[in-house]
Amino acid sequence: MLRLTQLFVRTLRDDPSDAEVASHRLLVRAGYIRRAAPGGYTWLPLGWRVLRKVENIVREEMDLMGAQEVHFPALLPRDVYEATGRWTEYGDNLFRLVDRKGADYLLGPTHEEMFTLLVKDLYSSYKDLPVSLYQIQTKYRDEARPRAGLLRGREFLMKDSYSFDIDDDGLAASYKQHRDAYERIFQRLGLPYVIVQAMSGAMGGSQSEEFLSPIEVGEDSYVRCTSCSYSANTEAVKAGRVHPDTSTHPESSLLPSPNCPTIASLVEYLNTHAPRTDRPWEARDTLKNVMLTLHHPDGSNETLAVGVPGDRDVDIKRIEAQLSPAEVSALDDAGFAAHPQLVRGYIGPQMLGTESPSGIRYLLDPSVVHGSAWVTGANQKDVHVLHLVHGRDFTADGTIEAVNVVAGDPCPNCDAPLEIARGIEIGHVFQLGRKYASTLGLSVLDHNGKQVTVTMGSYGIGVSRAVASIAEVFHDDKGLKWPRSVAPADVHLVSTGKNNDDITIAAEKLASDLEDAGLDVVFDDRVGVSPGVKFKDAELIGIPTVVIVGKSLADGTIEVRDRHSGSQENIALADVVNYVCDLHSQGQ
RNA sequence: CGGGGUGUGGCGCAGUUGGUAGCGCGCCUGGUUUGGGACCAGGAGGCCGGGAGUUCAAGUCUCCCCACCCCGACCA
Repeated sequence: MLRLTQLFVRTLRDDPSDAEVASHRLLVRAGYIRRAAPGGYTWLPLGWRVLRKVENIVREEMDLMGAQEVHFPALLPRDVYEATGRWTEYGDNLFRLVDRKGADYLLGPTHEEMFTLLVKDLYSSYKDLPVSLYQIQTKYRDEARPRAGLLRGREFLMKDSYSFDIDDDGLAASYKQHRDAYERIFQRLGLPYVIVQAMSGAMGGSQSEEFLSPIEVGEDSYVRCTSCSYSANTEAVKAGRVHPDTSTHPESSLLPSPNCPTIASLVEYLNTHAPRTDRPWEARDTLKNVMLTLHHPDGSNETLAVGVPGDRDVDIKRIEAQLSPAEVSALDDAGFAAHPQLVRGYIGPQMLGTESPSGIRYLLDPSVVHGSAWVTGANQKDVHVLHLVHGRDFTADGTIEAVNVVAGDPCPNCDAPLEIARGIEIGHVFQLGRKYASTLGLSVLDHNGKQVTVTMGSYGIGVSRAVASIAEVFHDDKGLKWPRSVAPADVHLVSTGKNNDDITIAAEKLASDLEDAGLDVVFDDRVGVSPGVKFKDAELIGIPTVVIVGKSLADGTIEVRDRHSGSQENIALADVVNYVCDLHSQGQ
């Protein structure tokens, strides 16, 4: 029993000024967490209870699917991460430190290497596989911008698990087991989620899906088909079907176009100086060629041109995912200086491609379909070219999905329009493949006595982030409204009595009766505090059932309120314990 | 890293043309109250984010840092 006269908690009447999103604001205000460091939070007794409940649900389901819990140090030596190149690849996001002997260490941002080496250390036969291991552990990432309280911290609690299989079928099975377990976990947490296709290019794996909780303040955007079941992170959307343009277009021709270095100025100029007969020119009639720099892992740089319709922006993250491990940035002034044949604002495909004079690799977005005609730069200042047809007048070195996805784009499965929504990533399942196993030399003997490289999956759930996500989904203007499975207690019992009157005595007895019936009770036993204050605190703290011993005791009844529905019932004193137990077991 | 905003008791805020810091909530003591964040009286609590400078005098003016929040860049 948590008595409010004893419990280490202080609710705040005002919102903290540094908290913007609801979960952060309410968790601080209701006394669940306190900020202790940039991106780091102290868990107070109420918050710690919720976190442990979430953690235990995750643990139970992982154990049920047959994964085994282990626990690594958070403090890890550099050499392990050196082997996979992540000591440098992780860059500034890695917390690094040096011990007294000058040796480098890091605080683990994730533990693929450690798990891989642990299995390598102990197992060497196909008979040992498959195996799935997991841990629930504090992770450290030196985020450029921690934000929104628990939603993105620099220190956070994560469940990460890894599966080890002998072949692709085994990996697929392990992957499905995890995916199914994740569905059960989020259902038990009461947390709404969608499963979306995620980027898999970055780490060389094949299948990768994210569990997103659809909340407005989330940092990820994803698409959902309005007709079929397709959904994907916007970074990972595949292009819709391509329909080649089979119509005939006029011969291409040059058009003097002074002072038209931007798409908008070009479209305006076209409509005044070379109007179309069928409709006005639009930005989507122009071909925009965007110059990028690829930074290859070996340190070399490559200039790359990407052609997209003029009404679209390029999505560098999406491009990067397809060109991984190279990193992508916009071509800077020095880069342009190295290619004097590029006329900024008037770059056209005739000057691009590995076969062209510039030798610059040129990739087209698939929406620039074969046979389509474009207005684009003529590679000289103040001149554009009309009716330049893909396949007739220019070619490219290949295609790349380069444009940012917008609502209304066609679904890759069924062509129906896509819609865009936002969410927060609460889980990720990922077929890693053999990348880590081969780099770190994890192989086992198969039944023919041959060495085979193990194939791995990696699976994560943000446990502390899940707490914030639940708060984000379940609250109103009065406070939090926890699902029963994770609430810090089952019942919030309010006594409105003064010292040692009938109400106080009845409340004390009811509190211990509820406890005896197996319920977790938060008991507001404060005297000299007005009922209004207690009601406000109960709403703020958000335990699903609030029981009030007060003025209705005169009629022999107790008030029972439901925080979620707002409903209120008066129950005979003798029946209250059973009534509340029923509510609890029904999960209402 | 770029843009914008904010730093003053635990929380929310005010502080004028520079003159040695105030309000509400919370906290302590006593009293009156007790069904929707009560009231009266008396208290405790602050190197005004940090440093340098200007000045007889700096919360206030100047410069430089730092932290936090929001947007972007980046990123599980």
